[in-house]
Amino acid sequence: MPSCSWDRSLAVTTDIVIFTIRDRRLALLLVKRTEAPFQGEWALPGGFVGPDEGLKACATRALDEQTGMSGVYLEQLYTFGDPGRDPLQRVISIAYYALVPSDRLALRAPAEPQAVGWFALEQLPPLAFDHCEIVALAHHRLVSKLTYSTIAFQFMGEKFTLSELQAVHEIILAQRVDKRNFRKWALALEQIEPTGEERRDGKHRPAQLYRLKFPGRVEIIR
Amino acid sequence: MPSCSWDRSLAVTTDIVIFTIRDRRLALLLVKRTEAPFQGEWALPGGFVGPDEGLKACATRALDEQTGMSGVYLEQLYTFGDPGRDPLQRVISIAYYALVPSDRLALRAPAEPQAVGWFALEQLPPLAFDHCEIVALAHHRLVSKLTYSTIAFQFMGEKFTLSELQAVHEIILAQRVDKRNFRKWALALEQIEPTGEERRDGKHRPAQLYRLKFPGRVEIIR
DNA sequence: GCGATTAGTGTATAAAATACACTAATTTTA
DNA sequence: TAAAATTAGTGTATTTTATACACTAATCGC
Repeated sequence: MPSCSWDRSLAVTTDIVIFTIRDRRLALLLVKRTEAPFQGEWALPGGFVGPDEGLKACATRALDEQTGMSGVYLEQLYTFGDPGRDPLQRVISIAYYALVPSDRLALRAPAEPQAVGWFALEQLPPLAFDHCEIVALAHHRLVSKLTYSTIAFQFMGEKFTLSELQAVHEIILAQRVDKRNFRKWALALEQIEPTGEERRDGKHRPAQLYRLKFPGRVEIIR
Repeated sequence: MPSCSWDRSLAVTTDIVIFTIRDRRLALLLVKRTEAPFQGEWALPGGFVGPDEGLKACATRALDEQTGMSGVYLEQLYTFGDPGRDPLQRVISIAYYALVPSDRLALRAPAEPQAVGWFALEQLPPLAFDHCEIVALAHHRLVSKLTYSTIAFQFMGEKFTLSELQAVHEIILAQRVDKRNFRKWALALEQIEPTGEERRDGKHRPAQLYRLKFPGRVEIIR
């Protein structure tokens, strides 16, 4: 079955589930579609894969063009290609997910002006295409990776406290964790180190700041 | 960047890493290419995704057409799409991996006659395209899943002994495991049950035969 | 200086994983 | 037909890992 049996309407795209922690909730970024199909509805950012463009490069470019973010953690998730997932043409989409530190949520005005916004995962609007399924899979992957990798560290800014790191875990797992056990676990990984500085905010004891020893690196643990 | 910027040479394919246990080794199935590029070289089986064909359906069809096998465990692995991975056209390939029970290795004469054969993973010939990378990733995924799922059960025939199941684990992990601990682990999963029959072979005590309670089902454990 | 608030620390218990050696049943051979 | 050879089958003790749990420390605002 050679490729020439295709008419011109085959397309390959990437879709990106961009997670962050916002207002103590797991949130993701959506864009409002400006074209058919699903015009005016919310969808995952993404774009068509260019003729000489790698898949991850396409996701990186879409991320930059539509949100102004770059240098964030980005990993391939799954490929969706059911015929009929786009009513107008056959689209095969390689889904990625990205994790954005809380200190980099500022959205640059996008190249193609369009509505862009952060939504709490628990309060998403209806999504175009099969994007709801993609989000569900990405969420599942994230929760699962939390328990056997250092992926959550990618949500942290350059400097962070152990309490902040713990809060990120609690938000993603949607359950409280024991403070002493968490700190034991986090420090035993040998992936973070104290900066020597402290963070003071509020009327309480200041907290030691930590940084990643290997920014951008995600270790498989256990 | 709309899809019409593509010329006709975009293609989407699936490639399948078909694992089995053969001669007490982890082995996989390769086909000899009959067309350019890489004509005459060994490659993973696979095929072009049809205009109205789902991705998994494409992999299933390729598996059937090129090897005569059907009904085996099949899971999406990763999508490879570097420009230049095929020298003649832009090809984006969704890789799958399949696990074949040892009692189903008979290869039907393929629809399009071509050389097909099983190769020990440790003694693969040079492979076409980036298939070596695909195999490496599939192998990594398999080893990794072994420790947190019941995936190895998919290598077993309809009836099997605990020693045979243990051997499969030892072959994939490339290390011996303790017999008593392994049996404790395997039985505690509650995924297998005795058939009541015994297997006699050789001059030794016969072994209890077991079967899967839920054939085709892979449980995440731990 | 006292109240409020969050940061920071250790130990005891429970659960899980690991290490380890003999008896049982069968076939072959002497 | 008894002994040798071979693989099947079984339990317990030890180590490691995970969990549960409560108080002191430092700062800010009043």
